Amino acid sequence: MTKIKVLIADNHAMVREGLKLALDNHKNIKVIGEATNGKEAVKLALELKPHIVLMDISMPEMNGIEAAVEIKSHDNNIKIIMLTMLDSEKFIVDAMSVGIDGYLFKESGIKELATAINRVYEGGEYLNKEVTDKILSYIRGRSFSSQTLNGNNTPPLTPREIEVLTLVSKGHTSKTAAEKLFISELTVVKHRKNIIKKLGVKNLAEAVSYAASHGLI
Amino acid sequence: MTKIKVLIADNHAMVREGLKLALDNHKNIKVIGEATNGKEAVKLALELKPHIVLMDISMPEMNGIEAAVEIKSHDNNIKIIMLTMLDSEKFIVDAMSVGIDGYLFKESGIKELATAINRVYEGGEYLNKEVTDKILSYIRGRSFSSQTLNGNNTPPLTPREIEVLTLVSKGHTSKTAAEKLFISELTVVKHRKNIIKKLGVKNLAEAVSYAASHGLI
DNA sequence: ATAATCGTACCCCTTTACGGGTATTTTTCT
DNA sequence: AGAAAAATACCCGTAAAGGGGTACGATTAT
Repeated sequence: MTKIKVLIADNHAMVREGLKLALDNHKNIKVIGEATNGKEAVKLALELKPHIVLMDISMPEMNGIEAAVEIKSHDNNIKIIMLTMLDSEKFIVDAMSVGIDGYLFKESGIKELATAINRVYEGGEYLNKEVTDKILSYIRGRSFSSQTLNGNNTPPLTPREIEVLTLVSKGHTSKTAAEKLFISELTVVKHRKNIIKKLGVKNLAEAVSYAASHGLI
Repeated sequence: MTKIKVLIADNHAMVREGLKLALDNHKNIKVIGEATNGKEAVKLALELKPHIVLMDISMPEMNGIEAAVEIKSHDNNIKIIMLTMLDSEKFIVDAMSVGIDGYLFKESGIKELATAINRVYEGGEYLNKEVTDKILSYIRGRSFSSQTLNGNNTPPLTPREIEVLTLVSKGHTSKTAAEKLFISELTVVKHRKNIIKKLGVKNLAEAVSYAASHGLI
């Protein structure tokens, strides 16, 4: 029996070690190498010729997508399964467009990962439900996505706070937002402070970023 | 011999399973429970009375720091080791101020985690300056932000500008962004002005919004 | 080779944001 | 009816953002 040779590329040693331990428990899977960044992943993939590369998207030096493109361009037989956090919607689309074979969230369990490895090894693709949902919601214009897995992921902003944040994201200052809402500038300032506190961010720019990536605005 | 009872709180099943496998390999450590969010972590911690809680910072429902505060307020004998990604610098200070017993980046290996668990169990702290320093220099060394394979619609921003905008979207001020990039604060200010001008927006909050909806960051 | 762009750095000045508060009214949910 | 949450409005202070300039070395493109 030929074991499926797997290369792990992730800059988190803890993740690498945990995955290796877990995967080596499967009799038909063998982890043959570990890379800590994209460049190393490319180098090792071409050297070791794994069947499958488990690739984290965000890595130093060269990100997972770039590394995947590089690997595929040299040896298209090497399959690549992308691993990532839940909130990287933008990357999923990028990844899909460069011919990734599988896409999994780290929120998924190891059992699912093993399934994915086997399916991809046999020539298939593996996109789980959450990934599909993400892609769809992204394409549809990021209205209200990301509420797929564990229910409530976003801190509770009140309707008024969301209204204020939306205005801010459109370039309004507290003063102009206040005029638009027919309330005092000081009230808008108050809302703004509450938003920053609730979201645990440093300023409104970060709040806008957070809100945008969570479909709040 | 009493085993050290450990509760794992992390919303990524993969991480939980990997850690459990790895830690149960250590004869004096036993994982007695797993929580998938902050609220569950509090509940299980008070029920199961673990010696140590391994707590991820970013979790749905209630984040790791809030959960830690809650647990400590009910039972101060329960030790808490915070686990987090490299890019959550902003939480470190918060975590430190609420009496966390240990702080580890997921980039650290499981060996170091075991060391931390043992040290904390024996009543010590694990906040090593060495790691923190190494981490900080690591963080400062990797400001790349991945804007390489962009075949899509014209982002009129230069790579450096995108880098600045990305930092801004993560809550950096001009000063802290400048420190991170090893350039003058005035230069960052200049970049930010150019960004606003180029994108035709009123302020950085709107710029972040624009960038987020156009996949620039 | 020469023009254009980029990244760097600084000057002036005004406006806005931010981080603590406190407090009252209105709405919403038991 | 009473509690809780939300929305309203204000105080203090410091920090940062933003708008307008200029300038110069290093790349990059033509």
